[in-house]
Amino acid sequence: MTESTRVPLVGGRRRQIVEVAAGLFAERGFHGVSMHEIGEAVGTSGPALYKHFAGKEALLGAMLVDISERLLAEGRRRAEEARPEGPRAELAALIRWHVEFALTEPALITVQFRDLASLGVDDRATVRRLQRRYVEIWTAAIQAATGTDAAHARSSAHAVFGLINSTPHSARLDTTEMATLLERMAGAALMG
Amino acid sequence: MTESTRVPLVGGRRRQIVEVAAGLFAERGFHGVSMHEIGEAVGTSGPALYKHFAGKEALLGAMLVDISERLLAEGRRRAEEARPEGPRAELAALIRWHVEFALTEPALITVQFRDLASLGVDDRATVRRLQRRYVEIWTAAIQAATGTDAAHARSSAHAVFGLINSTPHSARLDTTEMATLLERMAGAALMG
DNA sequence: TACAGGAGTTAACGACCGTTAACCACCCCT
DNA sequence: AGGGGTGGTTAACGGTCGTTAACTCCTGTA
Repeated sequence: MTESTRVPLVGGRRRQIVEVAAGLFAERGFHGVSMHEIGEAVGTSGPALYKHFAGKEALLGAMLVDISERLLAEGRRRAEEARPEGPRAELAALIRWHVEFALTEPALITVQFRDLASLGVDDRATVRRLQRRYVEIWTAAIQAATGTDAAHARSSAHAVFGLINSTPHSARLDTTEMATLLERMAGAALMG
Repeated sequence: MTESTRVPLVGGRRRQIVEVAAGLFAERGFHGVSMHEIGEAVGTSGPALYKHFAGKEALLGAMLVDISERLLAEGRRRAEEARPEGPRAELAALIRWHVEFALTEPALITVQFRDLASLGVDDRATVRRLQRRYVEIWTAAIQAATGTDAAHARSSAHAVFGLINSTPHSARLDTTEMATLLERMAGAALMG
């Protein structure tokens, strides 16, 4: 059909499959999308996906583990980078990072906190562990910046995630305006 | 088996089915729960549900339309009741109502903004319309209380919904403490 | 040039799901 | 006493899904 013989497919087929599947999962949920549809959406068909992933659950697993690792690694990096400027600056850096991520990858954000329950037990444990560590970075930063106890700080962190992650469901402003709005609201919610 | 002949089943079978199904949908998603499982969870089995609902989609439809109507009706009522005390009081009343609802019915909140896409076209249109009206009440209150334009007010409303609706995913404090925390954060996010 | 192996194909399978059919028990009303 | 409506049962159906099998094709390398 297409004469596009051997286009290098930057980042590899695996990555392309994950990205396309993330979009579909975000729209209709893990159980609402079939392997056939995912295959079709990347230009192959159904069973070809098994050359790259052990199964549907493994595909979701690769996707969610990758998100969690990226969130954690970059969150930690930016928090440490801002730490010398004080606790408020550290918290602001975390907020900026999470807003940036949510606006850049709305599909991934959606899938992560919606289809976690569809994961196999091993991947679920891994994702949970990574998420917990990410939350702990936030919790520590909130405690340092506001002086509240750990339990309240942790709940505040979850609430702010909900605020920022609402982006995909929201009739959107322009991206940079949305970023400004979310950063201001998140900051006020935590410090106000 | 049980000798419980003809227990009145307060509120009717329909209501019980909807409540139980909401819990299951919240845990595993609409497509992740079978009619057989829902039937089993209410003490009957699979096909019996068709005596009460036309189908699985109709069950979800009844559930989401009911939530949307309750949110809208009570939200409107409380906003109007608080209006004489000024715009800030009106907004505070809306926040209190939404927090109360989210803490009382976490399963319904979860399903509503996760499985909307699984609805049939008619029910989806109905739910969308009700949600839009609820958002408009918030938007107007935010505009009156803060002076921002409609687009920003609307996005702020969605963000605050995300904040408050994060409750089910959050390692929970005591309910009344959680309510206080969420109300304070929501207020600060909008006014700060 | 031979060939190993990666990446794709179609066909087929067993399981499960939503739904319908056919039947039955009980309660309420006349 | 009779009978219809209501809410339940089990059996069975068509369809779809995830997955496997068996094969072909292309390409990079010895």
